[in-house]
Amino acid sequence: MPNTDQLNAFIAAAESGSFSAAGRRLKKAQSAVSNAVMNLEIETGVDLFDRSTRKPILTAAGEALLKSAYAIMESHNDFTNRARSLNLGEESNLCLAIEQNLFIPPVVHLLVQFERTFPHVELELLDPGENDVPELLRSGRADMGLMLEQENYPQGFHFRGIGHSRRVPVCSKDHPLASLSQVNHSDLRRYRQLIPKSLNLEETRHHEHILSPRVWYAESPFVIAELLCAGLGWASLHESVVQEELTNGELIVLKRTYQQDASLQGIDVGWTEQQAQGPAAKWLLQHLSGLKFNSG
Amino acid sequence: MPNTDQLNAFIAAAESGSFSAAGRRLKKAQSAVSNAVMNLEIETGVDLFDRSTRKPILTAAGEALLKSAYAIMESHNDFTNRARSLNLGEESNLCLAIEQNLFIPPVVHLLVQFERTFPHVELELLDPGENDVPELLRSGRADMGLMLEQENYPQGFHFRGIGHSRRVPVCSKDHPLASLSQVNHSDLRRYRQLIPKSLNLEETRHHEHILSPRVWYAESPFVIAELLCAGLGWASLHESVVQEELTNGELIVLKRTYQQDASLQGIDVGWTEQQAQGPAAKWLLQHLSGLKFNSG
DNA sequence: AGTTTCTATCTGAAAAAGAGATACTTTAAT
DNA sequence: ATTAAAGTATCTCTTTTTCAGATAGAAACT
Repeated sequence: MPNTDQLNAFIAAAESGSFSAAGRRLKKAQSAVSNAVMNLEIETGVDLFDRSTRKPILTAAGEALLKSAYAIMESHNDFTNRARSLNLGEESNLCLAIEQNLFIPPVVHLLVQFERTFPHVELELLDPGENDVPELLRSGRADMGLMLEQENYPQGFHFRGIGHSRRVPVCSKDHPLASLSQVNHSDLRRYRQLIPKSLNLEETRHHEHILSPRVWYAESPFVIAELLCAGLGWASLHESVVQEELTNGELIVLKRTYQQDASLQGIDVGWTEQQAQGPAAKWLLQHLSGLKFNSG
Repeated sequence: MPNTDQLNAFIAAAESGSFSAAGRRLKKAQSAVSNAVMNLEIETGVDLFDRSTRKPILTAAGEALLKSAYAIMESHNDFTNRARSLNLGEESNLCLAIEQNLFIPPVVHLLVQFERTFPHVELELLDPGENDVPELLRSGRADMGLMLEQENYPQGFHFRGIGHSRRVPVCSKDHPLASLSQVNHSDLRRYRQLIPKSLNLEETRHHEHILSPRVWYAESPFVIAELLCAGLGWASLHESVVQEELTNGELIVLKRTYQQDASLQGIDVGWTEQQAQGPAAKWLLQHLSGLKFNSG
C-alpha cells in the first residue's frame, strides 16, 4: 500500500524533473526523496524513472502510475476540503422538499448554484405532491420546503411567503374547449377534469377546484400535463408547471368568465425550528426568498 | 494531510463498530487504532465518533468523511491494481487503428469486452480513412490495425486475414436508380458518384471503382451515407457501414448486371513486429481473428 | 454484583523517516 | 580536455513516529 509521502515525492519528482528539486519543493533532503521513490518502486515492483541520464525521466509505466497517483492526491484533497467545510459548520447533508408544482427552472438554477457554493453538502430532494410539504417538515423528514400557501400550518416550523403562483385552467389546443373564446362553469363541467391528488389521502381540501362531475386524479402534475397534451380533458394547473407547453402551443389557457383573481396562490418556504441552521441552509433560505416567481 | 494508516484505522473502526475489533482486523493493537483515529480527529478538527457509549458510533460529520475515506482507499486500490497489471507485463497503453469502413457493431462489442478485461490499459483509437492503416502501423503511430486487404504491404509489420467484406453500390430509395430492376455501367455513369477518399492523398488506387465522370469525394464513409440518405448520388460502400440504413429501408442495394464477385474484399488485422506484444495486444489480436464478419 | 468488553493513556521498545556527508556520474561551459 | 555545476545513490547517525503491552476506568451484559 503506497504511502502518502511516497506519492508526494513521486509526484514532485515527476513534475520538477529531478529528485533534488523535488526535495527543495517539499522542504526535505534530496536523500529523502530518493529513498521515498525507491521504496515506492520496490513496493510496486515497477520502475518509475529511467535513471540512465542525469535527470530521471518517467518510464511509460511511471507515466501510467503517475495518473493514478494524481487521482489519489485529488481524493485526499477532497477529504481535507470536506473536513474544512465541516469545521466551518456546514451541514453534511440537507433535505429539501419541493412541491412538484414548484419544481421550476429558477429553482433548478438555484440548485445548480447551490452545488457550486457547497460542493460538500449532500442534498436530498423530495418532490412530494400537493400539501405534503408541511407534514415532511413537521416530522423532521425534510429540513426545508417549498410549498403552496396553506390555510393552517402544523406547529413546529417557520415559514415565509416568497411569491405567488397563478392557477389557470388549461387544455390541449385540439380539445373542444379550446375553440371557445370564453368558458364558464357549465362549459367546464361537460368535460373530464384532471386533478392533482395529494399523496396524503386524508387531505381533501381544494374542493373548490373540483368543477366537473367527471374527474380523474393523478399524483403528479406532470403526469396530468402529459395527459392534457394527449388531448385528454382539462385541468387547473400552475402556470409554472406547464410553461413550456404553453409557449410551444401544445396547451392553451382557457379564458374564464368567472372569478378572475381567486386562483392566485401564495408560495411559502418553510423550515424546521428545532434544528439549528448551518451556512448551507441559511444560504438556501436567503436565495429562495430572493427568487422571482414568474406569476408572482 | 491524512495518513493512509489513519484512514484504514478509521474505516476499520467504522465498519467493525469498535476500536478493539478494528485492531484485531488490522492485526494491530487496540491502542494503535485508538491513536490513529484520535490523530485523524485532531488533524481534521472533526469529531469522527461519538464516544458517549461503550461502542463508538459515527457522528454525522464522521459519516460524511467516511465516504471520502472510502474514495481515497478506492483510488489507492486502483493504484496498486494498475501497478500489478504493469508487473504482469500489460501495456500501459495501446493504439488501435480501425479503418472507418470496419468500425462496426461486433468490433465495438469486442472493445467493450476489452475494457472489462484490461481496465488499466489506456486505449487510443484511430479511425483513419481507406488505406491509411498500413502507414500508421509502419510509422509506429498505431500498434495494431484493422483494414481492408492491400495488394502490397510496406515492410515492418505482420498481418493476417480474418474475414471478408462485400462492397455494394447503394443509393437512396428515392433516387432515380432505385426504380431500375438492374443497373449497368452506363446507368451508373449518368449519376453522381460519391467516393471515400483516403487522407493519404498520394494514394490513388481503386481507380477501378470510379465509374461516373461526376464524382464527389468525402473522407468518411459515414458522411457519404448521410449524403446518400438525403438522395444525393450513389456510392460503392461496404455493407457493414450502411447495414442500419439498408435494414430500415432508407438506402437500397443496386442489382448489377456486371462483375458479381469482384467486390468481395478481404479484411486483415495487422500489427507491428518491432514492439513486443503484451497480454492486451495478444488478447486483441486473438479476438479480432475470431470475429465473424457479416459478409465474410 | 460480577464478568466481559470496551476505551484512553502511559511507557518503553522498535521501526521508520530524514538530514548530512560522501563518492560518483552526467551535463554544460570554458 | 578540463572544470564547474547539478544530480543521484548510499552510508551513518539522529530524530521522529509508530506501536505493542500494561493499566485504569467506563459501559453493557448476565
